[in-house]
Amino acid sequence: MVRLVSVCASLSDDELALLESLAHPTHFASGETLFTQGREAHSVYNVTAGVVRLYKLLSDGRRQVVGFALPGDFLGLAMRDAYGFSADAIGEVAACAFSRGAYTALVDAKPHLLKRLHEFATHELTLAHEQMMLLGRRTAEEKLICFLLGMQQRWARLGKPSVTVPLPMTRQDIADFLGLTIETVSRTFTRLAKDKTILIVPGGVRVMNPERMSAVAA
Amino acid sequence: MVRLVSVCASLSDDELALLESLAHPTHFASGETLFTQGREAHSVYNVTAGVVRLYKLLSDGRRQVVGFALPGDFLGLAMRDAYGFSADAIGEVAACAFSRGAYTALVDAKPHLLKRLHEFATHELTLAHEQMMLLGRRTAEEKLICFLLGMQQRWARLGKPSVTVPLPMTRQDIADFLGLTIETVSRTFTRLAKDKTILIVPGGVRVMNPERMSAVAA
DNA sequence: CGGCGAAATTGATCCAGATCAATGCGACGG
DNA sequence: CCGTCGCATTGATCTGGATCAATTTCGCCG
Repeated sequence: MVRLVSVCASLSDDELALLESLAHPTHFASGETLFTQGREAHSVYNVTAGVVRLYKLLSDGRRQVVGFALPGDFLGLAMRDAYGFSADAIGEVAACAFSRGAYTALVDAKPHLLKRLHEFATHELTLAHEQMMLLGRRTAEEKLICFLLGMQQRWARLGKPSVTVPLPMTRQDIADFLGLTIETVSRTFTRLAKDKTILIVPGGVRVMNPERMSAVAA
Repeated sequence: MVRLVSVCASLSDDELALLESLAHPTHFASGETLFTQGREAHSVYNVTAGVVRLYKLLSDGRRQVVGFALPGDFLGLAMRDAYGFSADAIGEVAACAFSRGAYTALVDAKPHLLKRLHEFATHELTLAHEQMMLLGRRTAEEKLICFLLGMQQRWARLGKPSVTVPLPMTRQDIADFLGLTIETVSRTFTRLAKDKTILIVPGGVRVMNPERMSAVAA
């Protein structure tokens, strides 16, 4: 089984064995829904391969993508009665599912694990605060640049450092993550490409001028 | 000492006693800084009275208020080396401070407390997701209405239910929380008051048409 | 009470990004 | 090879909220 990188790095062997015994390996096809906002929260997921889109909807259809989960990320941690957002697969996704019961029992039995989970949640909260700054106070160009650098860093931390940032999500997904329209995302990418700040390649973007990008993101 | 409402509701008497023995009661004058973004994180705080403004700054001075802490709220939980945002008192504030060392020792010793803290962090994360939806996809009027209803609910949960929502923060604080300018906040309040949706009173706003407001927030 | 500084309101104008409207362009099935 | 369907790009125009610019109101202190 794929190692649960995000939570399990610091666990003992027996704890790891216990965790793996409770995990149900699951697979989702491209576009398939892992869970839906408002539905009863039956499971927690740990993504092992692929990318997941996390989003909230307003009754009139407006959508806010609250994040993209990469391998190692945990989903559905809130664990109230109902999921607070929806999640679906962007491309093929593999994940380990833990039933709510198994999850709560595990957390009660293993303070060590709870501590790691808490650190993970706390890190998510820090990222959420940065996203608030981005959504509330940054321009379209800054939003795109911060997004690209952020994704690049995340892939790098997962052991895939590269100047080419994979973007498996659609322009609409990016727009809904950054609080923009698809047209503004497209135009801003085109402008950055004309600048030679980035190079648009199939399935992603190549970072050409990281200095300028970092300066804008600062 | 004022009871630490948010975290301690479910603790045993001895745990509560231990907690109180480690808490340093502190007082802050209006406008005083509790801690600053980027500085070494020496303490965690539990607000016991007053309101605290939590915010991040960009190098060019743009500001995003990431939250307002009310009595019972915990600050500085992220507890990496450095604080992720700044916090200062809006009016007089009383808080219990826990040194970083005392905090980590306490958390390691009392899984029970850690679980409560984790629930608190998880709830904060849910609120952060809602704020992302608000910042990215809602109009100025919707932002103001959601803000007012949110503050009303928070005061209600603290045992102060009222149709008059206290707003001790400035218009600039509200603008920086909602990703708007001070002028837009002011104009939108005026328009809502003309509608008879709200009544602007000294130090706050009285909710006059909760039905319409809830409908907009939905 | 009167004067001063900070906050808030109000008005006029501007503009970044939204909206409306065509194309462009792969990928995929027949 | 060609049609078609779902993105993505590009262009023209519009507009909600920003910006610029005065007042006005409100503590608060002497």
